[in-house]
Amino acid sequence: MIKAARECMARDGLDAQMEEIARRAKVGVGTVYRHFTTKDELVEALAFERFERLRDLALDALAQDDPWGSFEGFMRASARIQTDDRALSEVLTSRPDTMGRAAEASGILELVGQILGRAQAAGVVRKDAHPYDVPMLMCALAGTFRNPHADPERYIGITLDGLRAPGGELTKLPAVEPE
Amino acid sequence: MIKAARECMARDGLDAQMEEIARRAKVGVGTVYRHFTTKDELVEALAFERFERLRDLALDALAQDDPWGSFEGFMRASARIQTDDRALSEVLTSRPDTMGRAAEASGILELVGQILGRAQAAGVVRKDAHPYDVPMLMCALAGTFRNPHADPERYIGITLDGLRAPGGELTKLPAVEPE
DNA sequence: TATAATCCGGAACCTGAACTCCGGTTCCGC
DNA sequence: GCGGAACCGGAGTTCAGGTTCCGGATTATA
Repeated sequence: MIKAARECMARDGLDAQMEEIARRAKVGVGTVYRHFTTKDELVEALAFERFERLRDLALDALAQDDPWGSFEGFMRASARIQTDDRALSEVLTSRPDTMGRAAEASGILELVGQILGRAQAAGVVRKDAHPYDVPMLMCALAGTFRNPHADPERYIGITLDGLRAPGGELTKLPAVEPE
Repeated sequence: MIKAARECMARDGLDAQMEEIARRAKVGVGTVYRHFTTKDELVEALAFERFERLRDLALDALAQDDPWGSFEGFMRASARIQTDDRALSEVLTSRPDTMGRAAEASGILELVGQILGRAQAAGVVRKDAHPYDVPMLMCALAGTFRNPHADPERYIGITLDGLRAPGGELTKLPAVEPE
C-alpha cells in the first residue's frame, strides 16, 4: 500500500490522486484513509521513509575512507533519490516544514555534519561550508530535476565545485547534449 | 490589472486566486477573463513580462566592462527578481514549457551567451560552462528561495564559485545565522 | 452453522476554485 | 437627449479531487 503510494507519487509528484493510489494498491480509497487519515499524513510518511534512506546513504558514506570521495558520493546518491522521486523533490522545494520534521526525525543533519567535517578537516571542502548548506543545495538541485532539458549531473558537478576547497581539481562536467 | 495579478502572484505563487486578483484590481472576475481567457494565459503573460526584465538586466550587464563583475551582477540581480516573485520561481521549477517560451521570446539566451563568453574569454569563468547552464542554475536556486530557512546569498555565492575558473578567489559567503 | 465483531470497497458527498453568462452600466455618434 | 454597442460585475455553474460512511464481505467465537 505504501509501496503503491510511493510509486504514484514518485511519478506524479504531490498531486498524485488518492484514488489512483488506491487502485494501484488494489484497495478502496476507504482503506487508504484507514492507514493515513489524510493525504498530508501519507505524504509525510513517504518523506520520512525517504529520509531514512538518505540516512543509510550517509552511513555508507561515513564507512568509506576517502573524505572527498565519500562526500561526493553522498551528494550524488542523494541527488539520484530525488531524480527518481518527484514527490520528494516537491516536498523539498515547497514544504519546508515537512522536510524539517523528516530531517529531524532521521537525524541526518548530524551525519552530514560528520561527512562534511571530515572533508573540511582533510582540506578538500571549503572551510566556510555549513552542514545546513547540504540539504539546502539538495533543495536547489531539486528545482532542476523536474526540467526535462536539464542534465542533473552537470549541476551537481558545478555545485560540488562550488563547495570544493580552492585549488582542487574541477569536476569534469558531462558534455552538453545537442537539443 | 496585470499589476494586481503580478502582486498577488508574487506573494502567493501560482495558486493565487483569480477572485483575489480581480478584487485587488478593483474589477470583477469576468473582466479578468476578458483580458486573459485562462489562468494559464495570465501566468504566461506575467512570465513574459519578467523575462523582459531579465533581458534588460542582461543588457545592463553587457554595458559594463568588468567581465566577472557583470556576470556576477547579472546572476545576483536575476536571483533577486525570483526571490521577490514567488510565481516566477514556481514557473521556473515546475513549468519548463512556459519558461522555455518566455526565454525564447525575450531572446535572453543570446545575451547570456555573450555575458558568459566574455567572462570565459577573460579566463574568469570555467571553459566548460554553457549558456544554458545559467537559466538552469537559476531554476535550481529558485528551489531554495521559497524556503524560509535558506539564505539565498549563500547559495548564489556557492554556485558562482562552482562556475568560476580554477584559481580564482572564492566568494565570501555570508555568515550562517543562528536558528 | 449461527451470530457477532471487524474490516473493506467504492458510491456519494463536500469543498474550493476556475470559469461562464446575463443583466446592468458606460460611452459614443447622431 | 437618445439608441445601442461595447464593456463590466459578480452570482451561479461546473468540475476535480479529497474525504466520509454505510452496506456487504470476511473472519473469529461459540
